[in-house]
Amino acid sequence: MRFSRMVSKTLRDDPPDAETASHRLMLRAGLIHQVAAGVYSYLPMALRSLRKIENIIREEMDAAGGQELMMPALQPQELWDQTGRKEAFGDNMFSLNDRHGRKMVLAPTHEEVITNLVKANVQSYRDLPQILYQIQTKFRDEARPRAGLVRVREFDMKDAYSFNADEESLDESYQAMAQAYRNIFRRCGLPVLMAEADSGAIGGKDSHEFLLATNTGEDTVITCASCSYTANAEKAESTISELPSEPEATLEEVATPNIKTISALAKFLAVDESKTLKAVFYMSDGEPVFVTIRGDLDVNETKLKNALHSTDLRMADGDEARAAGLVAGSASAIGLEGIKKVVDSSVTNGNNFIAGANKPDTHFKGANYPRDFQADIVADIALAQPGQNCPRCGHTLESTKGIEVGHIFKLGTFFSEVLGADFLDSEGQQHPIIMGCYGIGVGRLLAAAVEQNNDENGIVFPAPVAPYQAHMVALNINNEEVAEAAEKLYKELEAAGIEALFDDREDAAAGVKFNDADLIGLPVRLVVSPRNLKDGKVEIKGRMDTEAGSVPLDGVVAAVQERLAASAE
RNA sequence: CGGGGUGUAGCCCAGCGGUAGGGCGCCUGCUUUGGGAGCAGGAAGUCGGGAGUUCGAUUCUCCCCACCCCGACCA
Repeated sequence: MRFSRMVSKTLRDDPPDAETASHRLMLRAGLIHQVAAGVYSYLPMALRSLRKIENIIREEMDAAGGQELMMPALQPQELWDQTGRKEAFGDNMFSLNDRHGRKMVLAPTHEEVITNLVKANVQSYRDLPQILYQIQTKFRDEARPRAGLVRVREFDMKDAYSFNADEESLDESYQAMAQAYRNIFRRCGLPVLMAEADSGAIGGKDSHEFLLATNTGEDTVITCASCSYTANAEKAESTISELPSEPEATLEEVATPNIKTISALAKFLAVDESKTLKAVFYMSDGEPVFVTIRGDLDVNETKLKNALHSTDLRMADGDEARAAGLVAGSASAIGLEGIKKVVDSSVTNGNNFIAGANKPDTHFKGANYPRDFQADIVADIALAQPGQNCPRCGHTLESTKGIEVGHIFKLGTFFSEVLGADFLDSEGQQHPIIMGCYGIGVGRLLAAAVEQNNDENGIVFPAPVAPYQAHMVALNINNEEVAEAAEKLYKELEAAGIEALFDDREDAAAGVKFNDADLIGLPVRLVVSPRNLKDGKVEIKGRMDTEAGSVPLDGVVAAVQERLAASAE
């Protein structure tokens, strides 16, 4: 490609609204152009990278036994009503009407369609297992798009679905996909964490997220440096400090004037926060729920949601709390009737807690579970925090931010049961097909690759996803000798199958060309200039090299190939 | 959805109750060519939209819209 013919322009100034490196650099290098919040055009260079990533994904999916197909983004809403997921996705789903007034949606994912497709094509255990995938545009009306291609509303996504006759087979498909994912991310230059994840309301047993650790990420991962335990914040477990067991004291009131928070309470009574009980009030599918957790811990709403089998969970507001007769700042489960009570298992660790007395400016001391209050549900609903201990090995946990680039789930039989996708086993028995699903955000993966690979001068593309392999800069191209040598070299590169970007601009100063080369960040830079040409040479420099080397004109192609081969390892 | 912020030329921004400016980019010519060159000339704007106040609004007031950031949300 000739630079002079490229439609995209590089920007001299940093876009002021772009906070993350990938967003800033992709705009500056002319890779993407924003159309609306969370909606972007991919300019030619970005599309080339995207296609490369897609092809890496295809190769690994095919190698793992996947078959590619493509399903429509436009779907009847009816299909989503059958599984109840129109409701579940809520405002995150784009909806529209067709000319007949039929309700349609833009698909955020494709379980409904693929399950029906498989239902029509698979009847026997002999047809299983199947792994089907597509690379399609997905639509999610995100509440807050952010960080360029990291969180968008229209996006290129690879989604795969497995269909199996039994759990063992599902596990094989799941493991094959997990391995394919590791291969894909490695080939794209991304060191990823594979974290245990919450499988969601519909999911079955296992779920894992693949994340690029970066502090601009929006997900939180809990890791253990000692063993391999890695889990996202919604799923992570931890062991908490054991409190010494004391003889149970009597429950008695203590005046706590104007004490509303756990920290104020602990300070006022000169006890550790772990000796207090925190009360948190939620609305779960319209029903009030009273949660008790040890004062030094926080509620993990995902765990709570799972414990309650709730589809819509949120914190209650002040009016709802008052309506349920709760005294904010002094609430506890003691003596509380007519409301569902959830107790975190931390409350069974320790005793003689300080708890609210359900009247203003008053608390109890000597509160004990289950002597003084009971629970409808006792479960681990605590948020794992760095500094707590690993549930596997006891080592101190750490926390890191990350961008989620892939997610795999064992779905189980939810979709096959609702949509009637059954098969007959060898004994003629009918069973719902067991499913898994496996997603990769392709555009987000590109953004993550840029986020991971850049320096102060620009992008440092990993060769397998770079839009071109070589950036050939011709300096003083008005010089006939340079023009001739550069044209010849450009043709040689193309003939050798090396994708080259040829900066043939006549009017751009050397500095401009070098800066653009650094900004775009192709793996190998070649400089054809009068100075080098005098010795019959061309300058060659890897994007991260501090010093440039030089090669004879007739050895350039081989030298580029050598460098690319080396960087591919 | 709550909080904060920003909308002025392709990009980055300044400005102001009297009808809009700088830098970059762009066009023409000359000069220049190893890290964002120089000179001369030039084109380019519904000042986000609407209403109001005013003799006069890009500027003040109100409403709306868009975008960004934080939070909530993110099977």
